[in-house]
Amino acid sequence: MYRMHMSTNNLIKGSLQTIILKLLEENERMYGYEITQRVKELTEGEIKITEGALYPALHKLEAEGLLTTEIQQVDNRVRKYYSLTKDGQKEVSAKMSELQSFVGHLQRILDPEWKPGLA
Amino acid sequence: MYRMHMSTNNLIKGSLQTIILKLLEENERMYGYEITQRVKELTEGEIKITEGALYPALHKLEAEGLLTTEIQQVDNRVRKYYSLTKDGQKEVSAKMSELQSFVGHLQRILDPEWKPGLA
DNA sequence: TTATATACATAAGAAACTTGGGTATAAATT
DNA sequence: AATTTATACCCAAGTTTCTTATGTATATAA
Repeated sequence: MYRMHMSTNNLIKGSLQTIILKLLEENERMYGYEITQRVKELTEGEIKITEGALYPALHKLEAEGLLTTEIQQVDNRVRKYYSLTKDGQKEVSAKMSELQSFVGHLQRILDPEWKPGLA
Repeated sequence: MYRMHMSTNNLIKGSLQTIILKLLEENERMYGYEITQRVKELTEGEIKITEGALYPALHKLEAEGLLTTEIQQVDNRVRKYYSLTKDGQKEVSAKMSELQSFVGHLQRILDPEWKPGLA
């Protein structure tokens, strides 16, 4: 690829791990590039996961035992599929409720009128 | 104070500046310690802004020209009051919509069922 | 044949935290 | 009387998590 030079996308900081884990909970197995594309399509191009952020994050989650990998050849190209371990499955719920509760608090700070939506 | 040894509180990452600016939009002027207490009470003790995060953030916002300060003596103790500059007032809206839109995208990634709430 | 898309990876630097100090006054506990 | 807690500011070292910039390789589109 070309180097994206994105400027629209900045703040993720801490939520990337949760995003990865959640997508893998819904999808059984995914490879790195697929994750970037999924996020892009879910946000209509607004959030772009850079490779420099994604791959280290995947490696870290694997090192922590939350993900396992299996490598597969597809059209002479190597794909590295990731899926949740048992520990990983537990972590998804933990990370999700942590993040959702944080977002809730954030709304209460930033918008005094805010009431929890359809979540 | 004692050193908090909190473990409940971790992820803020990038939203602190927005929190500061928004609180100052609502309050005309506040001092640092007051901001930590306000956040604590708005979140029922769940989010604690550490001093090590807050003061550098305030100094940075001041250096960027978004905040001005005035020092005041209260009961022999020094307080440093912060308020928004004109640039700061513009930045609040920008930072707020950036964060709200980010949270929206995050919800769409993490919860496919999610619909925008009462925001 | 050159650029774009797919697919992986690493490394340097920046940004934004945490953790642990330090200083000082006032009020509350023991 | 002495210690702790609360109020109020500050800084520095270290860590985590990004961005930005590379590098490698194959397949497809212009």
